[in-house]
Amino acid sequence: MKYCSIGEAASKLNIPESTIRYYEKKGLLPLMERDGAGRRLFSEDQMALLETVMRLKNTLMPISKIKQYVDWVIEGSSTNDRRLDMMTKHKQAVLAQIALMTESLIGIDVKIARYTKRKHEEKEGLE
Amino acid sequence: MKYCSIGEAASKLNIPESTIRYYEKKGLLPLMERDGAGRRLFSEDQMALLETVMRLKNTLMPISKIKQYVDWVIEGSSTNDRRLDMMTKHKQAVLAQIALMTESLIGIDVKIARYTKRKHEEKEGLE
DNA sequence: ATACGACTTAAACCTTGGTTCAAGTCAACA
DNA sequence: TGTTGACTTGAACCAAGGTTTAAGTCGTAT
Repeated sequence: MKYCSIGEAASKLNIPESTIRYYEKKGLLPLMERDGAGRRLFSEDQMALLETVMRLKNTLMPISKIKQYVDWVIEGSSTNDRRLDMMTKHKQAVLAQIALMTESLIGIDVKIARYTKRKHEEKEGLE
Repeated sequence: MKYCSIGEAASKLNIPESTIRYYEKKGLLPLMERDGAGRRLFSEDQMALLETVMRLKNTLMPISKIKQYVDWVIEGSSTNDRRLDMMTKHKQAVLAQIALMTESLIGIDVKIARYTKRKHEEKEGLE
């Protein structure tokens, strides 16, 4: 088992160290190990958890909900069904968000087309 | 030309009236017309602008940037190229965001599969 | 020995994106 | 006439998600 420092963890996942400390304070990274000088040691399991946290964050899950998930992970296998339920619902929410963005992009594309046309035709128009 | 009230605008776009007032205060809805009693009147052009604002918001553009866009719309056709540039870059950013979410979803799907398996097999395991 | 870089903490600070509140105006209806 | 309902305002309030700061501790390279 290899351990890494907060600096290594931060640059691997391309996030500020301050964010990792903030996440730990918020309870998203429980049971962190430390070396003799009090520095955080990230085991491979902790790195995997941090990656999971980042995946949830990247899909716009709020911190409070990520914390609920992590709490269930710590609580153990009795929470398996609740985690399954949360992840399933979250997936649906993410798909809905992607659908919303995709549809909104269509309207944006219309503008891009219009602006492009005007650019080449030297036309005018509102918006 | 039909006009609609803030209440009608809000329920058409399914957002709170308070949000529309907030957007106006932030400069996202300039040149708003009013009736004799000071109530906002949304023309079809204003509704179209509000819809554009909502599309940008739905694709996670910050208020400050939406305001820049609206300012350019008001400034007129001399800003056509800047608007084209902004929308083109925004589209790329949105596609990147969708890609990030889609990729993160893969990791989430792995968990869903694992939790589903455990549910039926009564297995144990961390995370 | 000392100075540097990487780390630690708690607390203060910040921006974003609204929501809520209190007090008031107005039109229409009973 | 008075009382709803839909609107107005500015200011206060709020939560989320970090970031920054100040002061300190190590281990190592010079």
